[in-house]
Amino acid sequence: MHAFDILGDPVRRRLLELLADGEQAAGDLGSVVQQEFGISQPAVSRHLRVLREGGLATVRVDGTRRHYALEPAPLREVDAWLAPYRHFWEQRLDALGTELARGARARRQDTNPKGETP
Amino acid sequence: MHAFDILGDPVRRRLLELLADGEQAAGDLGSVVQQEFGISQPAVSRHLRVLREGGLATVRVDGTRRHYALEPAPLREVDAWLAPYRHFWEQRLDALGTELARGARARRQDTNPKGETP
DNA sequence: CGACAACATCACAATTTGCTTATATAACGA
DNA sequence: TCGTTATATAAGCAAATTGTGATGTTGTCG
Repeated sequence: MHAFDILGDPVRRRLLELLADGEQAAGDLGSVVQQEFGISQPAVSRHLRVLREGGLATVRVDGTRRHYALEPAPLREVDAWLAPYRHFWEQRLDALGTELARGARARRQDTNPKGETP
Repeated sequence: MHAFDILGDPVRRRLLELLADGEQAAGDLGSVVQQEFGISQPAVSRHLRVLREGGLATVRVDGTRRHYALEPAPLREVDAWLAPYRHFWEQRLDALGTELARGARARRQDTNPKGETP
C-alpha cells in the first residue's frame, strides 16, 4: 500500500499527528482517536496495523503495552513527490531551495532583507 | 474528497505529474496514461473528473477539446500538513529552510523561459 | 491460580472505488 | 446535413476498505 493511500484516511492522519509528538502507547492513541471519531477499539487497532505494514510506524512491546513510534521514511517520499510542485507556491524560491536540499550550505549574508512573512 | 484521497491513486498521481509540465488536452493525457496503465478512455475521464471536483485541476474548453491545467492549492495544503514532520529528515536544514520560505529572494534570472502566460 | 488489562485478530456487513462496455453530447469538416 | 473526433456520462460488477461485536492472546497482580 502506497503512503498516499495510507494518508487518505483521516483517522490515520490524526494518529500520525499524535505520533509526531513522540512515542505513544496504543491505548493512549486509541482513547484520543476513539473519542474524536467515534470508532471502536478494534477499528483503531486496524488503523495502527495499516500504519505498521505501510512502514509509517514501529512498535516497541513493553509488557502488555505496545508503544508506537513514527517512522518518517514514507513521509519523506511523499515530500519528495511533492517537490516538483512546490514552485507553484514558492515560485521565486525553488532554485535556492533545491540547492539547499542538495547540501549547499548557504553563503548567505543578506537573507530576507525586508523581513517579510508569507 | 480530501486531497490525500485523490493522491492515493497512481493514475491520478501520474496525471498530475504530466500536468506539472503545463496545460494538456484530455486526449494527450489519456493516451499516455492509457498506455502506461492499460485502462480505457472512460476510466481516464473519470480520474480527470475526480481531479476537477477535488480542485486539483481546472479545464479550459476549446472547441471539442478540453485542456486541463494544474491547480496547486490542494497540493499546497498537503505540503503544509507535511511540514511538522519535515524536521525528521531535514534536521539541520529546517531552520534555514524556514528562513528561506519567509522571503529570501533568490537571485533568479530565468523566470518563465518559454514565455507562457498562465 | 484466577481475574483483569491491553491489544490484536476474526467473521461478516455496508460502503466505496475503479474498471469495462455502451452510449450520449457537442464541435468540425466535407 | 452527415460522419467523425473528442470527451463525458451511465449502468453494472468485482475488489478493496472500514466499521462492529465477539473472541483470542499475553502479561500482570493479588
